[in-house]
Amino acid sequence: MDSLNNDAIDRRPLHSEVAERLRSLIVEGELAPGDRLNERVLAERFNISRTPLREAIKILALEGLVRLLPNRGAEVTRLTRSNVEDMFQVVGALEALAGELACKRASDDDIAEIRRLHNEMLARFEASDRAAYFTLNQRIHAKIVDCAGNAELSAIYRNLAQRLHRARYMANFSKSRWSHAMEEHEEILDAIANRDSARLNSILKSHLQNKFDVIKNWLDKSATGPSSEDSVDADDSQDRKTAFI
Amino acid sequence: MDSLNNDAIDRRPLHSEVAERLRSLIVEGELAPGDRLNERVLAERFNISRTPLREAIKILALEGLVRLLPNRGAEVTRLTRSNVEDMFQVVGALEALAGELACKRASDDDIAEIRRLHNEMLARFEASDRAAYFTLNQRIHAKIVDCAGNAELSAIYRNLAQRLHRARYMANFSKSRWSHAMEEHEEILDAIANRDSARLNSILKSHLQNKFDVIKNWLDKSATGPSSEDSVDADDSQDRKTAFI
DNA sequence: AGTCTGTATCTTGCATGCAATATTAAATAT
DNA sequence: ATATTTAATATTGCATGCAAGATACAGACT
Repeated sequence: MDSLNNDAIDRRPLHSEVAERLRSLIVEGELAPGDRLNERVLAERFNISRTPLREAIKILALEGLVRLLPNRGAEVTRLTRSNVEDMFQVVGALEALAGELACKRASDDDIAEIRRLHNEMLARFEASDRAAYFTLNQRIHAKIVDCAGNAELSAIYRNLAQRLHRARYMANFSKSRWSHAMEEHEEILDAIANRDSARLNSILKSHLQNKFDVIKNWLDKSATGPSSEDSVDADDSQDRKTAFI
Repeated sequence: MDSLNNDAIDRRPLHSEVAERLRSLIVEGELAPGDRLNERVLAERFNISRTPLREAIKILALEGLVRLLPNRGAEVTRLTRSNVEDMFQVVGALEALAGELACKRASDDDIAEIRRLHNEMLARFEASDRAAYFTLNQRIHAKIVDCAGNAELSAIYRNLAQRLHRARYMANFSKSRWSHAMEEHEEILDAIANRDSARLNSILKSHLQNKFDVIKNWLDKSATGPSSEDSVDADDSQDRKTAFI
């Protein structure tokens, strides 16, 4: 009956909407790593009660964006060097699988869409619009992963990409690295358009490695001078000694 | 001060405890795929209020064990053929990465531990104790993944393994397949003990493929006669036509 | 001064209550 | 008999309230 009902007013559950708002606050950096999430403050800010807010926080915790502190609420997760490295490793494995599948399964429309995104990104690059470039970059990678036609893969990838996003745009890259990244993207587009999975995977791999190198540099740089604040002893899973952002 | 404090009373938050209880109800099959989660009933069963229960349900939703139905609560996710296939594909990519890293990073103690688990599993195999075999099997695979020393990888793997667990033990395998699986495990142990990552990855890959074949068979078998129950039209992401368990 | 202890305040964790929505059943119409 | 409306019942979504736990601070003590 309603198989194609587009008029539906989507009364999304509140917790899901709140989760999204919180997510962007974190990803865009307004809520910085280490910040505590005060339920009263946030509930007032969003003008909702604490119940849906708490549900949203649980969601973000499982996504890895916040960390639950029993009886003390939650804080935005800090990114550590090893943490980021771990995520990059997993992303690498996932992109490899995605590249393989995408070359087989991508439709011509899919590839046209990637090309469209690519050209738009090129325009942003030429306009030196870092923010817009960034968004398009993410969308291209996500689109390639989606072309693999594996919903699980897409979901996991998206989550990791989001968590890395925070690190990535804090670590500002040089113009020369930027040009190089743009060249890599030319190759990526070319490889997938030709459904050359071997080449796609090889370029995806080095592209990722280069991204990681930039972030690694930045992490190490921000690390010099780590004695900034509280030197509380914390034999936590998230140990302070190597937490940067 | 408390760097090795084992006396700590772990007052885990209720929602987390509830999530765990619910998780095993689902994984062990007491809550079957498609079952609705009635908040009142479950809250009474666990003797808690609905608030922490709802928080737990949100957690399971993100883990992929239940599906949120706006304004209608939640239901245990059904496993579809394509869904299971997707998960297996991702698991394959993750195990490949894990095998690579584990061969490099596993300590001798780690390998001894794997051997211990393996021998215990062999004993269970010889005693035809399917349930115990199953548990040990999972623990071995998890241990190998943990040897990779990548926390993100471990977490993602664990989640997928858990979701597949439901399918795997419903699909009862033949004795001959079982023997073969046991042989494969001999090879896995051997490969990792020799830190032969090429061989480990190759055997892990075919081992996984064989597992999938068994489940695929079973899924297809349970599929013949899909007109079992409600034929409600659902142009949902989780379409009923191919939902088996 | 620095540490310890007790008190006041704030925050979280959970339970309960109420309104909105969905589900079921009954009643009516076709 | 089947389909459609209407009423009753049950269930969810969210807000609020209260008690237990955490934080901050002041005063006592070494």
